[in-house]
Amino acid sequence: MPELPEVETVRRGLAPAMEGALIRRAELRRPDLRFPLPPDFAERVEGRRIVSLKRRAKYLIIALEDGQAILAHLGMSGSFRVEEAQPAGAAEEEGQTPGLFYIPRGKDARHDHVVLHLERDGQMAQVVYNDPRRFGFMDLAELTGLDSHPFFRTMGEEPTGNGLSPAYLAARFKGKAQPVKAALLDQRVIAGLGNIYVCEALWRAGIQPALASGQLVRADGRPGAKLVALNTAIHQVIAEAIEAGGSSLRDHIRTDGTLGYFQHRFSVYDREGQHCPRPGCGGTVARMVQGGRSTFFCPVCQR
DNA sequence: CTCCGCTCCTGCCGGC
DNA sequence: TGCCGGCAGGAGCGGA
Repeated sequence: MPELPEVETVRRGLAPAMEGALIRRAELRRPDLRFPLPPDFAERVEGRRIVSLKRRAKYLIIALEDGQAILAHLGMSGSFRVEEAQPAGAAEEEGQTPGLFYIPRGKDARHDHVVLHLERDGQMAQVVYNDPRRFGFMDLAELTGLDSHPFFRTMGEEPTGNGLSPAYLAARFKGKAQPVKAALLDQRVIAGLGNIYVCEALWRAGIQPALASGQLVRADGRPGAKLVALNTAIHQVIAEAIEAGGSSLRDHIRTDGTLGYFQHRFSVYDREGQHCPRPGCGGTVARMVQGGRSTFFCPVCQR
């Protein structure tokens, strides 16, 4: 599910429950997710205190006091939820588990793969990782030198920082025949974009997704006007999505009463057949397949 | 090196 | 109602 704004929303939701807490026990209910978990995962985290929660691209980084970090990627269907210990009789009134994300109890419990039992100020809580498709993965690594970890070594610029600029994109796109849609999904170029926000950014910039990315660069190597617009669109759509608390699709629903509202603001994603929302355009949102994945776009104003 | 297609896994939805 | 094919937010891999 999650792209960068969703992972950032998860980070902000988990931080109050996790920062400063002691990991009493780590429960691995299976030895692997997408990849094998470190065999000594539990013994390496048990008894350690969580210092802070960070994020890099779509990775959640749980920093421990001993300099290690739990690295977690949610894949397509991963989610975390917090279950606070309740006084006897106080819980389960609504059949709903207090926590960041609501997953019907019983239905998906078999996909609860990792449980961190936390203690802080004498209060116990569980942080549960659930992932039906098991495309997510976790690892343990030293926080120092994390940039050279295989997950991060080749990673490109964050779409939230100044590193992502028209000049950067021009340098990366120059001479490339790859469609701009595919180039934007490449985490080595921009780290954190996924299918939704790539579609949205291309629509905002008025760029045809199948256009060769090199076509957005001028012969002298400088960014063309469309590439400048694309850079702005990426920054803006990601900032707005983070501000809105990400998008909640399907069963990925937050239980603090708020949904991630950004999906109500999609202009083209999952809107095939609907009117293009650009004023005066009059086009109809279309869907095509690129690299085996859906691209939603307006054939009239994206060219 | 680039680029494409395939693959992992489960759940859901729409069509017949 | 039930079955079946298609599709889903990601990304690593092999091969051309």
